[in-house]
Amino acid sequence: MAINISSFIETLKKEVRHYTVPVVDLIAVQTKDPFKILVATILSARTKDETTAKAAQRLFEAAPDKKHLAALSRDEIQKRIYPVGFYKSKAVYLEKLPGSLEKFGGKIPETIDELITLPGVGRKTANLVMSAAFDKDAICVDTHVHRMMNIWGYVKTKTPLETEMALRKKLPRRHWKEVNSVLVAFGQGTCRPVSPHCDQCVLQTQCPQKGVKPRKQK
DNA sequence: AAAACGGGGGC
DNA sequence: GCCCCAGTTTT
Repeated sequence: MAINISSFIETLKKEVRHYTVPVVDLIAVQTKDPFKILVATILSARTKDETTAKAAQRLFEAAPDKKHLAALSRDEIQKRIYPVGFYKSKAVYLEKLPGSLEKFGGKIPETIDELITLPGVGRKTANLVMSAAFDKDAICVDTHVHRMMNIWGYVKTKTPLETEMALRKKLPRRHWKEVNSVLVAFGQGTCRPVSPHCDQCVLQTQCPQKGVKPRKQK
């Protein structure tokens, strides 16, 4: 492999301002409220950060906490979160959320296993909430992180879950949280699967794919 | 116009 | 495992 994984992240970290900011950062700088971070992260699935941030803001105007959210109709939630991707499904998730929190005493749980029992929360979302809301050491592996880690040869895995487990062993703990901001942002903004911005990539000369588009041409 | 795509749920 | 969910971006 080209460079070790710590150097890889350190190099990107210096250039992070060039990349789009993940929605958790957008929300987290405005609030440390786990409820809002959780809701925004649920909304962010397969949706652009800017779209997600605006939708979350519209929703929070009417539902800044779980009590107010419980008072909203599914239709009202739908209207406020539109046009995030899969907004109908997400409206149902959010409608169920206050009730789902009851088995945790009405609070947002602080473990992965508990978080993924919530509607609309999978492993990627749970890890991001752990990191952004609770400042826990958690590695968020979205499809970009999964793809890049394999391209660079740091892991040889088939699923994002396997990648997460591999990184837990391989990646020094001090870098875990950085994956969630720096790497995620890099994957979305520069090292994208379609039309990557290789020309403005700080790791261009060391990239295993040099000039080759990361995307497979079937 | 059509395919690809930043997850997750239900089966 | 496979299919569904929607709007945006890319081809």
